[in-house]
Amino acid sequence: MAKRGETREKILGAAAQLAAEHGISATAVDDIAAEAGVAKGSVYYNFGSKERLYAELLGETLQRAGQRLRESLDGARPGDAVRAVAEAFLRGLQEHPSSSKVVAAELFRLDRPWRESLAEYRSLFFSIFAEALEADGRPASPANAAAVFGSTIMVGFERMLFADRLDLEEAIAAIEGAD
Amino acid sequence: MAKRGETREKILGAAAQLAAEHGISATAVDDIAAEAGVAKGSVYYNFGSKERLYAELLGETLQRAGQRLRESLDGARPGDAVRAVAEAFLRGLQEHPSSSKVVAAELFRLDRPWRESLAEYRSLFFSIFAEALEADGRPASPANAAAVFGSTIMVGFERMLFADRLDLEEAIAAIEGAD
DNA sequence: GTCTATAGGGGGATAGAC
DNA sequence: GTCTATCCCCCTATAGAC
Repeated sequence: MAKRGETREKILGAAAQLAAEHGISATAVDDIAAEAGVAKGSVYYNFGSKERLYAELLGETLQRAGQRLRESLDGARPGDAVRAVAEAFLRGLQEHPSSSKVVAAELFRLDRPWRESLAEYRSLFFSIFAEALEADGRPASPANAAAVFGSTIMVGFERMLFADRLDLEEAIAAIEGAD
Repeated sequence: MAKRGETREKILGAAAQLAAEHGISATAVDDIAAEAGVAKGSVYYNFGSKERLYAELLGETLQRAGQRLRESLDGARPGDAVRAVAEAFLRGLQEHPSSSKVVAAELFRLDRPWRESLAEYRSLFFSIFAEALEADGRPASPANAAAVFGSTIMVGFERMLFADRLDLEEAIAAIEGAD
């Protein structure tokens, strides 16, 4: 064992899971270490502080999501772009539910260390959705992008939390045709 | 001074404002007392614990919002119901930004003391939006209700945080015609 | 690179005067 | 009903052995 980076992965996974349930502040580094099956010292050796640990978790999650959305947009036919981006987003939530929840809880916080990084990614997501609207020949104002992005997040979270209720097709149809 | 309930109001206001900025866990009772201009003992005399204080703040906020949405729905003409409910929601955010932010940060937490109360109100909001869709003769599935509700929240928060960007009419138009 | 043990500070809660 | 003073636990972070 002790494959390169393996400890870091275990810690990041535990940190995501616990913060998804209890929030970042309410998650203790002791709990993260216990959940990851490592000693607390290892957490500090690998990440320096709790703050940097979560900054890294959020950064990784956001970057992965941004890449995924960008690729789905670039690969989509005009007329199908919003659908493609929304589907990519929903699949991302499904594959990384814990870190997604952590990001969601941070989305509207204004005074955190990772505030700027988060704001950048929010802008990125908005502009990807705006581009998708444009590619589909739909009005692409900031307000419209926010509306579609909001639908996508809310529908995605409903699916995640009450998974039995919404299948993927139904969810995407609701996002696309929110009116 | 010392009008009945005045201290409670000051404490609730301070608790809302601080938690909107830092989150509930990161807000200390000492800070709440200082911000409210009362002693910490008064917080405990009036609310018993930090947990009960925030349970009450959330409960009040949700009840007020529910009432507001319900009234706007009941008073709306068919065909104008979604617009009326969305507008009521946006105005509520504008009038109570702090407590709204606190609620938003809690919306997807699963293990909190006030979890059940929150889930009830979320269902209530969903069903109000579903009714509004129905009144307007639009498809009113749970997914569609979630999508409209999500648009409304996201657009509302964008307005609240970057107020210069979106006027009310533009915001409502985006929510109504999200596609 | 991971562990155990401990330091140090902050925060929730209570006691008791006024 | 509001205040001040204090308790004590828990949590972040560090030191130092292995």
